Amino acid sequence: MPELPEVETVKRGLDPYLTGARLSDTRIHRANLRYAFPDDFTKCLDGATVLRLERRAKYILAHLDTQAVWVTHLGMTGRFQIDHSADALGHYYHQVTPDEKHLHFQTVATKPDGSRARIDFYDPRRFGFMLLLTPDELYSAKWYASLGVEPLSDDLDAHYLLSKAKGRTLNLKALLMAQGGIAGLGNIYVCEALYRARLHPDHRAADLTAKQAQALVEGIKSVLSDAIAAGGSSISDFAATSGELGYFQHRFCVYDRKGKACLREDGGVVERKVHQGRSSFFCPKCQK
DNA sequence: CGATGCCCCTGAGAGC
DNA sequence: TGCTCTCAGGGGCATC
Repeated sequence: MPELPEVETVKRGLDPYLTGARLSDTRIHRANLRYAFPDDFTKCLDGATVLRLERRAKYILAHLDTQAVWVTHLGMTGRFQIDHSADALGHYYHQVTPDEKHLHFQTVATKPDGSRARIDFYDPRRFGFMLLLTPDELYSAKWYASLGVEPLSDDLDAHYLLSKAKGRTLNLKALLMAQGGIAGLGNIYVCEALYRARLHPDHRAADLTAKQAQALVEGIKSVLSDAIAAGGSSISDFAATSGELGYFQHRFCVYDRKGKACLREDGGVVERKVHQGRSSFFCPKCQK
């Protein structure tokens, strides 16, 4: 679920509770998500203060005052839930009940003014993960160093996109899904950006013209900005840290609209096709 | 090296 | 109602 707009929404939801807060009472309820939790994970978080929260691609980075970075990836179904009720604060140590079998991580964040919040992390499919690295380890890690540009920054422009597309035999769907080119796009927003740019997912990257590249850059930036403004897309289980749902899913033009009329009213009907095992949706009439 | 297919995991929804 | 099948926002790894 979580692509850049959803991760950004989560990061913004965490920010008022985590930035400047001291962590304590950290607990993990199973040894691993996608990967094993780091050794001494809870011990390293407890007592640390969060200096700064940052989103990079689909990762949330919490820079701690202990020369460590707490990295979280939400995978497909990872979800942070903030509980700042007095009741929650009295129950850090409650036994995880069967209906909470996907509650894997908890911590308590205390701000300098004494206000506290418990932060819970749920992840049914367990494709998410948490890491604890020094800044050096993070910045030199291959997976991190190979991330492409942030799509909402000025680093993404038509010139950059053309440089990534030049000579490549893959199609635009695969090009935009690859995190090493543009980081943070996922299945939904790639489909929507291609629609906005009137480009077909099977369009060969190498055939992209300067004009098309410019349209695609604008499509990417606009769809991501619009989605962030809407609080992300809540398809099945995405929710903000407050439990609030995003509403960008109501603005999808093609995603999950197979068989429905193209919103451009050009007589086209949205089709679904599988690329690399993921569904693509597009209007064959206006996307070329 | 580039491109593609498969796999990790659980749950929801469709169809019978 | 209850079973079985398909599919889901991500990304890493094996293979050609």
